Amino acid sequence: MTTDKKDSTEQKILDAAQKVFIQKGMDGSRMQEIANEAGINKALLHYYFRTKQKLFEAIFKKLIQTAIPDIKEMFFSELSVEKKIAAFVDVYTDLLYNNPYLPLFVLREINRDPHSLAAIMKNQGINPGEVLSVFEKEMAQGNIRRADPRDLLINILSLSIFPVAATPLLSEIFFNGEANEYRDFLRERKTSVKEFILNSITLR
Amino acid sequence: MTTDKKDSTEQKILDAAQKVFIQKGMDGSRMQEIANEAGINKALLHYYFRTKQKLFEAIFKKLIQTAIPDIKEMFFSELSVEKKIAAFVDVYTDLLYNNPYLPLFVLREINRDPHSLAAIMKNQGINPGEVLSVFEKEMAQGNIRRADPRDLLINILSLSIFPVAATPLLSEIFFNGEANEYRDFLRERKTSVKEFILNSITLR
DNA sequence: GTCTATATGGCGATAGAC
DNA sequence: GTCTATCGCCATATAGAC
Repeated sequence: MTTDKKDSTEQKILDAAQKVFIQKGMDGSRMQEIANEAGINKALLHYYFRTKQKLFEAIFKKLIQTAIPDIKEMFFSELSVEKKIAAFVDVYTDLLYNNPYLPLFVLREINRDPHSLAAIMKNQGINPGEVLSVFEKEMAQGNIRRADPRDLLINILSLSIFPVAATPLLSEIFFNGEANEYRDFLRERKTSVKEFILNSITLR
Repeated sequence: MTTDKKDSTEQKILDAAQKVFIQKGMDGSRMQEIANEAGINKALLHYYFRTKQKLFEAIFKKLIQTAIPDIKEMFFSELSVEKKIAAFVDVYTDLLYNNPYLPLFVLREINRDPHSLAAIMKNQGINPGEVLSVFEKEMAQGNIRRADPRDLLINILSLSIFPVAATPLLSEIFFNGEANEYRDFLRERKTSVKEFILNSITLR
């Protein structure tokens, strides 16, 4: 490679914008702060991305993709449903361990502008129907406890995502604000969450 | 009563500010919009609350109190631990059914200004220790499955709060953006959540 | 207490030199 | 492509009449 994309100005802007937007959101972020973070000046931001809105959308789309792990291989594998769920919790826990700001960022911005969501989500091919039908089949076969499959999926997502989204709150409550201790706690929680789910759906 | 507090200017401001802040957050809200919502002008906002920051803090403190149901009577009752948990899920589900914006508002603003949290929380006397020790005792007595009591509490909170906080996302995914249908779904979910938790913690 | 008018500063965006 | 300088607007906040 003759040009090192990692060090290109455009890439520096994207990195800086992601860092600022993910923490402070669209409304709370300033172009000046992004420019400082990137080590350039404001004018250059507009030269590359024209408006704050367009810069934000570039970051948002990228992060939405990050936030959706590839569940297809998991749910269309030959694994038992218990193993599929366990694998999903593992993947999602690791993903959010490395991107702890992601959940709150996505929730905040989707709430701010719900319309932009629909369009972007269609592009990402989000389709819970396939996962739900796996659950339905397993329930019909008597492999797991019968329930509304949407509830089961929402429960799995809740247990995986909320503890990360609520980090500032929960680390204060349980660890007197020591975010690093809470972070360690979350990683160890992986096993416990899988047990919690499996204990609940396994027939006795 | 000679003065009707409900119709006082101060109360109109507080109502309007809550409506705007809870939806758009501190950063996304405008004093002009709050003034319009209250049917007054901007200057009067500052006459009563001096700064946007102080007005926001008044709302934030009030909403934090709203967000924390009185769990003492529940957890110090003579009910079985299963019934205590079920009662908690009931209370919290109803609370959030009536205040669906609350979870995301609290998470967003605590993330924005984590320092303000600690002080306010101390004032509210939030002390999970008492709930945790109830769980510990029940686990020691073999009434419920042994686990880290913090995990159990976080699981209960996750299952109760996340589905509400993620309403714009989940109503899009499961109900094509029909928020009212999703809202109904959440209410019916109450039973399912209680079953999910109890199935998981009950010994076989 | 409530209003209109205005001060003050900051932010997104652009012009234009290099 | 990158910079400095600046425009134009909008938001918070204040002054001052009533």
